Amino acid sequence: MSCHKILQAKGYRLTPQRVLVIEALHHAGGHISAEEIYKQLHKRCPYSNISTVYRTLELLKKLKLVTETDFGEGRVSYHVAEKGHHHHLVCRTCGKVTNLDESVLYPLRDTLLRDYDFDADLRHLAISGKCDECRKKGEPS
Amino acid sequence: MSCHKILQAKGYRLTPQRVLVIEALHHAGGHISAEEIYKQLHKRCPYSNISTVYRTLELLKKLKLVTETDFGEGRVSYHVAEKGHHHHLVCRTCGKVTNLDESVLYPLRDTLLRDYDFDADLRHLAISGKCDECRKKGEPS
DNA sequence: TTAAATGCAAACGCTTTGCAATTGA
DNA sequence: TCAATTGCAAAGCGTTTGCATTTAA
Repeated sequence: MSCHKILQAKGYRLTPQRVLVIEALHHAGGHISAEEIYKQLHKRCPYSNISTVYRTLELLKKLKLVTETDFGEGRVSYHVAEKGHHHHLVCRTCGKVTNLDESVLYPLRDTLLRDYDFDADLRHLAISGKCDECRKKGEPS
Repeated sequence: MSCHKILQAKGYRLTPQRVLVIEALHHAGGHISAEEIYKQLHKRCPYSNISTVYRTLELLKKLKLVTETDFGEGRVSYHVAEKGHHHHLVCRTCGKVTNLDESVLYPLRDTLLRDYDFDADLRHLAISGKCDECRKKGEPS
């Protein structure tokens, strides 16, 4: 189901501004900042405002249609949520495996690319450690 | 060699404000924000200013005495630099191993702890991917 | 003595908010 | 029709900067 239809199905209005924000996000094919989305929106909707962009992004985040990632550059990036991609957190104490959303690794991947020119392959990354329950119980690592 | 002596050795002045900022950083035993450092500084130096904190942190960063990490919470955290801790980036194409500074993984570890209550053990993490040289050459992964 | 460092205030860039006007369903 | 949504302007946040004053060496 498309973003548009999900919005409508949930009773949200499909305003031209929202359509254009969603388009910009999909067109980006990756990370895009609110500022960049606004630039594209403004081209076709000159009286629009960046606060609308932020409010739309807020809504899309709430509906899990976009992912927000802070790369630590003083601004946040947005990305259409991808289904199915995830990684694993493996508890060394009890063995429990937790799914880890892909977006959690975006900042790391981006940092490695920017600062180390290293194209990290994080597809099969599993991270070991101690899970929430074992932490509460105070189990030793 | 202590931070104090390094500063002096490099010809920087050891002002009371700087001493207190350095103390706060060491006392924190982990990450601490500029605001928190300022609070501690202000207690003992009421006329001090947060811009001094930022300028001191800037200097300590330049001297590699502290590490700056952006956890993506709208504020940056600082940490006294630790020697020797590092991880590895392994190139899948040529096998080259690059050292990766520990601080690069701080945001990930912190996110996992905050959002997943998972205490990740990243001590032995090696990340595979494609290194800078192979990327330039256009080597296939 | 004097360049370096500080305090202050103002500005910065990104993001959020209150409110009246507009608009999709 | 009318609550949801918008545009606008102003404020919020952490951070940076210019400049006169103070101070460590």
